[in-house]
Amino acid sequence: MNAAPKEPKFRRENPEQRREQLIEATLRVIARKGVSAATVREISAEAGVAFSLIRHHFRTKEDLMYAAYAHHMQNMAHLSLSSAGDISRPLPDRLRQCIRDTLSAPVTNGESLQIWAGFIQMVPHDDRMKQIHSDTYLGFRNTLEPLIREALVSQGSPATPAEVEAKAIACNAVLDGLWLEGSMLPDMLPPDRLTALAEETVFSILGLPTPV
Amino acid sequence: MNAAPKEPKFRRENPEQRREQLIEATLRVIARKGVSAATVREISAEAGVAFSLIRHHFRTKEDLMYAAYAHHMQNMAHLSLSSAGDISRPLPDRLRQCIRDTLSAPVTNGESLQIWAGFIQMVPHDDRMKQIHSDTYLGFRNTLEPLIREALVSQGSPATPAEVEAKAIACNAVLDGLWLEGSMLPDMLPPDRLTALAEETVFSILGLPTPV
DNA sequence: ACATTAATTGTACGATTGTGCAATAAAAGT
DNA sequence: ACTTTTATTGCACAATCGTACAATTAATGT
Repeated sequence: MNAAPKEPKFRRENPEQRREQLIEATLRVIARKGVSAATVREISAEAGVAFSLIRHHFRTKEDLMYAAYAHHMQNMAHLSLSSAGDISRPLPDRLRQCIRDTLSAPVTNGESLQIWAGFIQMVPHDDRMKQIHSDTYLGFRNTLEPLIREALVSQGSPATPAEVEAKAIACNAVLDGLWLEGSMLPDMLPPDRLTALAEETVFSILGLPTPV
Repeated sequence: MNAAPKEPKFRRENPEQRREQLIEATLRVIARKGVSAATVREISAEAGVAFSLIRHHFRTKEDLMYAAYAHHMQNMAHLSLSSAGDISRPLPDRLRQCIRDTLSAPVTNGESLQIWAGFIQMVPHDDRMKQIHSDTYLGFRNTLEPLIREALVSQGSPATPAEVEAKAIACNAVLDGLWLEGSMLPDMLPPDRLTALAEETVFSILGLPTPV
């Protein structure tokens, strides 16, 4: 009778792309409703696929969580420090740019904090989580340290490894703390106040002259 | 025959005490195994009672979580700032004592962080949680601010409300950040390094002379 | 056109969850 | 000694969880 071109009931996706879709759906669900709501059914609904598909692309749900955690952390680190290595700009500019990138959306953001907190509470109870955490944390600090070293050297300050490490930890802590408060209380601490506060404190720690 | 004094099968507890026992059992379970393991059965086992008892003392499991969250936060705030109001001691001493109390166990501590992270991720999705959070946060800062104001005044620095608030936020952020790092990476950042770092940074923010 | 491959769906299953409710028993009043 | 109160237990229940597996079906090669 009719040669209806009957539309396909689903689309076969490239496995890598599908994996990423599922990972991003996971992060959206966690951001919106918390970890406890991130069930395979909720996640697959968010991704628009059958829930049994998850276990075709991930051996277990835990594996999906690992992948989502690593994805989120790498994304945050990249968003924060992408301009750290741009040697065409003067040091204070780069520093300020990193501070601004870190302390404004989407890094400093209630949803990012939710995702982070949800994963962090799993870290101590799971070795794989522990490894992902320490990898991303060290990666972050290893990107930050050259900046710190350059700042100390430019001031003629002592730049022994110990000194650099101490300053890096302090700066990192200030950024972490402001990130925390800015994410939790966006109304009380708008991005430009956060950034100004961070610049002042970080520059003071490093002994750099605070710009007008 | 024998008038055996047959020991009682359970003990009736004062409701208030029982509530507190259940709250503390909840916090122990969360610290040890994470929020997802904090089921009514696990908690009641930790407290040594039948799991159905929980719903006699708390209308829902959520209510127990609210109580546990408030309990934990009030405890942390008290441990951190108990010596803030001791006017018999000079200001720098009080400040240092608060810093030390905040950045050493049991406040700066992997287990406390776990509990905190577990609850924090519930805050945006629950109004009661939101209220508990903002109450404890403001309480913390209201205890800290007089200390900041006193420090500024003692230096002859401007102590306008805006100035005090800005410095309080900055100090608070430094403490939060170091608390975070010290709790997550206790081996990389032992308490005395944390404390030294915090003293240096906080005193620098407040313009106080750093003691030997 | 047909066979092959594997991405996707649909359904079922056992385990675990928070909750509801009747039975029990410890403590206090009389 | 008996009654009353209520803290406590024990059990059942529906809902939801992650997982397992066979049946489909879109895409690819021939």
